[in-house]
Amino acid sequence: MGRAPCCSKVGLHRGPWTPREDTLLTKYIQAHGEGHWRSLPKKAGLLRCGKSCRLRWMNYLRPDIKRGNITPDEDDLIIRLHSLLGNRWSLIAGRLPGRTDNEIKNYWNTHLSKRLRSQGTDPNTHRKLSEPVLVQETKRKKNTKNSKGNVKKKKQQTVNKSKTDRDQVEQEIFRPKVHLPKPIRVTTSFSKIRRNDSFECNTTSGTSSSQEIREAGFDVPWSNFKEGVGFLVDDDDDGDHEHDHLVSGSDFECQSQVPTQQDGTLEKLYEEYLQLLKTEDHDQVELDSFAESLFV
DNA sequence: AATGTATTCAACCGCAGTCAA
DNA sequence: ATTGACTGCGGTTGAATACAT
Repeated sequence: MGRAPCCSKVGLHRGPWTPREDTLLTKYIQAHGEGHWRSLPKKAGLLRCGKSCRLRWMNYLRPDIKRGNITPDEDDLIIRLHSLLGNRWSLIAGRLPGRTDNEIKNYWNTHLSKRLRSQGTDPNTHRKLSEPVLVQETKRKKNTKNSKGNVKKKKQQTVNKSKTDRDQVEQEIFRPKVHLPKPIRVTTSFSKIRRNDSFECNTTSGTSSSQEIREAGFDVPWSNFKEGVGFLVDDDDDGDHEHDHLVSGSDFECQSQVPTQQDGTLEKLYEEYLQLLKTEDHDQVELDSFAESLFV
């Protein structure tokens, strides 16, 4: 297993993407779709390795990406999911429409873990620390100016420029915008749930793992496993959530490709999980052990 | 104003799972 | 069963910037 880096990197561009590269990549994917990352750069006229292209697309150029302004609700959800799933960022991202694993990982490392610590919670175990660690979440936060405001402006300008073209093309396609999970590979393996598992519900594709989980019985209900959480639908497609509303996973055509129950055991597990959540002051240990039981 | 330190986050790296030959 | 290619993931890095002194 494992392999050498995906390309020799000889003569390939690295570092920040230019608007021109973004445009090339976006247009190519609009025309030909995602996938075949290894051969994509050559075909798209990019001097990048496939990995870099994929990352750029997944984390930045996809039309359904939301950037910044993580809401308190999202905060809360990230923390809850992290307490259950640990550093399975892609899995967590799968529950936050429009958010990428990279963004959530960064956000966790730079904001949430500090905040939890300052509140006396161990960000790794989500258990109370003996004494709260007095850590300022961020010194710069008190400044109303965006901490990286200037940077962001600069970068945002770049991004927006390239995004404008995309938006014109995509708007028609993605309105009303339903933040479906990112496209992922489908496999037929039923074997086990791995680190990159995702609960996302996808009408056209799914990771092996999300599929596995659906196959394992979490088809629709799991998508709502946090009370009040479902898919965010951005009615006005304005990037914020002023008019967004939550849609129950059952409102979508979330299809398992195989019967969702194998023996009903997992359905019981799910019920058990719901009960744990409903309990006002459920024991974190119970939740932990429950989550662990899903991944063994 | 200059310098040092802290913070943020896009991008990279290496590993691992899956598939197909 | 083996092997190489492809893809996706989490951890890490480093440039850019903000903040503090």
